[in-house]
Amino acid sequence: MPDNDVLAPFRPDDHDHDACVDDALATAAVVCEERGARLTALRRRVLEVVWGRHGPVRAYDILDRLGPGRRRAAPPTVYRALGFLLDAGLIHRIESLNAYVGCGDPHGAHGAQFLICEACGSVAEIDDAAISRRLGRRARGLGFRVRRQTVEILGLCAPCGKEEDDDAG
Amino acid sequence: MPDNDVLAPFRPDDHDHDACVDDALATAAVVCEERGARLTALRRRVLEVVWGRHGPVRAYDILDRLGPGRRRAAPPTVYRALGFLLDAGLIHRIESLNAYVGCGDPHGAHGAQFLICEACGSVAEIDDAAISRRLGRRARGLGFRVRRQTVEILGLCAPCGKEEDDDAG
DNA sequence: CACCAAATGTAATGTTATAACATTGCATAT
DNA sequence: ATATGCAATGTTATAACATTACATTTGGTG
Repeated sequence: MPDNDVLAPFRPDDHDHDACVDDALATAAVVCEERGARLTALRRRVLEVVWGRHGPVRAYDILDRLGPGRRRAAPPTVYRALGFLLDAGLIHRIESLNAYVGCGDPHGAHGAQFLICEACGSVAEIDDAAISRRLGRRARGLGFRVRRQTVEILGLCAPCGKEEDDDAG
Repeated sequence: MPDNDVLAPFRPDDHDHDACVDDALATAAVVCEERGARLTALRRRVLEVVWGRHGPVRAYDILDRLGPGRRRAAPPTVYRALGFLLDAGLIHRIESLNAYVGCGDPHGAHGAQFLICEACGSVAEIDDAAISRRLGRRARGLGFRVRRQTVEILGLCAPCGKEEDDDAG
């Protein structure tokens, strides 16, 4: 079972998160350059807020965090930036939470599967080719033409699962 | 590739849909009986409306279709009935559409994968054990404890895919 | 500079979902 | 028959998520 398809692992609480954000912003600049797209200040700021944690961030939380200095923006401001970032493959939308998360590997478009911890809200992103291939094969077998796969697994990450055991035992 | 795990196939436009609804309601009565749960008039009516088509139905559309005779109900009325039906395994929620669809096999709890046609809105439900097993194994390999899998494939069903080809060609 | 297109701002509204509390109706105990 | 308890439903308000439509600003190009 390959492990190199873990595009974004769960992170320990104490990791150097600033480095994660810096990486994400640097990668975003490159990706936009490549695509001939403009990573404006607003878009950059929204991406930065989405990368505020390794977990889903909601649109209205982004709104609240855009400032200070900036007068509170209106919803379309954020939704437009999110749309841009989604198109650019820089973030993903978590459908089961109506929330957004930074993409762990913006280069190389990929299918993705998400593991979402219900306790701590952290998210891991994997790209298991066997899964997406099998899904695609199964769909095509029914004459279906696939445009997008949504695969989201809700449950408990290792530390949170352990805690629950301890509480019970 | 097995085909018997197609819990709810795409249906031709001209099938006897009343029979589908009758089946669903009869099965629901049995399932509730088994669970010692009460299939009240309201819950039955909501289930009937969800089964109005082989495709996702939105909560506020259900609200609109509950009557006539009945004064337009308020949202909690429908959401509570939907909650009951979800718990009983009689319907599924389509996360990527914020909508609900009748379950093709309420007996025997199952993992499910959905194929959703973006053109005609019809939905097929399958339960590919290989897929859910692989997802589960992959998650556990990362120390993750799975509670729920959401697998939704958006695209075009066979007839709609064909139409698009014809339009292009 | 003048122009155009893309990006952003702004106001209003649409859509989905839940919180909080009141009422109804039925089963059972007194 | 009355009271009590409880599940279900009704009612009001509001939270949370998202889009439409139109005005204004900004940045690049002729």
